Amino acid sequence: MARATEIASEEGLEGVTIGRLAADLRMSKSGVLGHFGAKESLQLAALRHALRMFEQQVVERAGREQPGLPRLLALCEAWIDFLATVDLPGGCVLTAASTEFDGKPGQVHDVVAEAWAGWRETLGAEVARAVTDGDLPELEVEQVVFELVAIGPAVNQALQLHGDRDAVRHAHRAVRRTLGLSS
Amino acid sequence: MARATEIASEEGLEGVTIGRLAADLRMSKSGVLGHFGAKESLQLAALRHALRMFEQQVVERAGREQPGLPRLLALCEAWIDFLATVDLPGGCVLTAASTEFDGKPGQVHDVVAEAWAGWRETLGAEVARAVTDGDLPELEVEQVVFELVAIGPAVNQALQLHGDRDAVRHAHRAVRRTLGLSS
DNA sequence: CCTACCGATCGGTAGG
DNA sequence: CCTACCGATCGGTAGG
Repeated sequence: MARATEIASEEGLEGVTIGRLAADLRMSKSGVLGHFGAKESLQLAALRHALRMFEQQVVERAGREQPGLPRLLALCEAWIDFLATVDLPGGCVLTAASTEFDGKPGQVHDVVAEAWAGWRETLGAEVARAVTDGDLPELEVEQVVFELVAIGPAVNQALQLHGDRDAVRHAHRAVRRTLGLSS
Repeated sequence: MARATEIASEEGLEGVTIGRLAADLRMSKSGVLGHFGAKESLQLAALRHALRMFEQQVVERAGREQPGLPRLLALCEAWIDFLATVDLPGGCVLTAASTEFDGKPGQVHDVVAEAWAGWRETLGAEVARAVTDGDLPELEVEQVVFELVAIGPAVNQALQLHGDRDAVRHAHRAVRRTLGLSS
């Protein structure tokens, strides 16, 4: 399971093949197939494993903060730290899966799209709450969510493609600039 | 050539296989291989074709504007329009190739990384010029470039994964907000 | 969990 | 540009 998610991180979810995983685990192909039934189920399991890592390290951690601005900042900061320190050799599986599966119909596509839509809703709810609380000025929630969601793929690209560690600092500052807070 | 780039757009550059392209073009596999020599050359050709589309529709178009703020805005706006209207079935090849090849060494990886580094430099030069001209306040160029570069993948994701056309408007407004201009 | 096997497809070569 | 072919790997099945 963990191994399947590692392969997905390095090679993409399409690289999680039955034979490849079997060889890595020193099992037979039918041994692997017996657990998952078909390749798509195997890809879904690897994707859901990556999603659980994200939920635990980002959403649950930030959930300890007060709703509104404190939780919004905690979500964004935990997300950036997750992307920067994720224990996977090829970076965040969800970011890569977005472009890998955006044009491929199926259950994997649907889970990826729902995960990103859920993240947008999570952020949007805290933005709206922060406005209600008076901690953020009146603003268009969808606009702010668009700008916040953009930061993750950007820091992932800078780290994975360019090895640019400065991007982590730029990402944290981008969050505060987007929200109109003093950095 | 154009067909190879279409396949890359829908399935990723790894989906541009010799047999697949041969079938689409009603040629034999060896006919295709005769033109390119090896699969990596074929992928490079498809990638360079996509790069030329980007250069023509974004960089050359914006190059008609005055250096500095006018050209910077034209670059960002042409880029968003390119992502929103690109004549490829699965969206921008360069955005997808970034996550597909960030962990796969080789010539394709290097061309992708150079293309994105070049785009950062192009934007950075115009930001610096706009500051010199007094059209933008003193700011950290790298920070602004990070935030501007983030907008492309974000609008690509919103369009390709969610079919969210509102993202085009959000992206244009994000450019102006990032630069501190009245929207 | 295994061996043995299926048809399809992969990148690529030989020879023309 | 073609046919014919190579070994490797793909997802998956049969049978145990």
